[in-house]
Amino acid sequence: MPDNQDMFKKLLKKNGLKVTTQRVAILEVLSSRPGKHLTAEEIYDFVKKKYPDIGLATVYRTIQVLSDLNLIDKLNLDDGYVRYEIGKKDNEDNGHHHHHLICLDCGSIFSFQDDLLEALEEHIEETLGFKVVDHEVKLYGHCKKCLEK
Amino acid sequence: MPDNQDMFKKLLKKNGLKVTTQRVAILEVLSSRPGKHLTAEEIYDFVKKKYPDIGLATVYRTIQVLSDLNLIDKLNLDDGYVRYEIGKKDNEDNGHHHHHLICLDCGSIFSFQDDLLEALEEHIEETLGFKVVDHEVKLYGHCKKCLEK
DNA sequence: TTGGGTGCAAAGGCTTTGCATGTGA
DNA sequence: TCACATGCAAAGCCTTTGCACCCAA
Repeated sequence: MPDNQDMFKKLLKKNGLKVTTQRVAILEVLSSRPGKHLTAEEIYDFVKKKYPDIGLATVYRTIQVLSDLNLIDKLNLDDGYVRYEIGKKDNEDNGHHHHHLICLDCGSIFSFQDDLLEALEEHIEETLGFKVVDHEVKLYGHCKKCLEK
Repeated sequence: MPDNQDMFKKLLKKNGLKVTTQRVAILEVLSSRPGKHLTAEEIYDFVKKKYPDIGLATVYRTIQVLSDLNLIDKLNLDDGYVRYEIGKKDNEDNGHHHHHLICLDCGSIFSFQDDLLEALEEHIEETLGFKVVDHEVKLYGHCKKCLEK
């Protein structure tokens, strides 16, 4: 999709990064698999199909930079891999991320948005004087499919 | 504290584990520092003061087992270390863990309990058919002390 | 031109594992 | 007795880093 390519190029420039084939390719891979939570290795494999010369180190360096700029979201499931997905709102960062449902049976990951935590965060600020600016919520359980089996 | 020692011995037996000096020592270290979130290396260093012959591998194996049995809680702050703390209710496991406040400035960790998520979990179960059995909540922000500076 | 970006390989650093020995039940 | 637990060292494994080369601006 050339439209996406243009968007990514602008996104990179806007954040003071040089536009390189590798960076655009990585963003394309992530954006073509929304909510897929890919590991660095998986991103590497996908990018290599179109751009065989890319190195794994470049993938690591790129997702590092993109993550620091909040252009992509990090997800750690404690399975030894850090996963990444493209932010729902791309460059627009409200400081709050969406939450994840993780199936303990099949490993599927579902994302959802909920503002229920805002009340909790206000409560914490009032009682403890702790100013919450970001949160990470993971809910573990059994997904519909696995429950039906 | 001999009382704690006895308690830990019973706890280990109850869970089908052999009672060893190393395991009791590790539980003692964790229980004497509640809410401290120690890394394996830190646990190792503390235990070595009283029991110099212990090996780091034993610490790793022990916290693994204790964590699997929900006798201790795992906390991952994405800083390269996995941390452990003794469960507030020891062997009594209701499947839900407490939450953490993490200060982005000084790195302090505060724990708190809140049942606000239950409404959210019910909502998810009704709308998505996903049965939540556990959750992990991390709130990032600025603690009172750092705000005052 | 030139400083940031990339590829490759080596190094890092936390954690796990193999194996012989030790020990709790 | 004997299956489980431990210590030590080596191996694993994901990720980072050094360095020379390359290329977008």
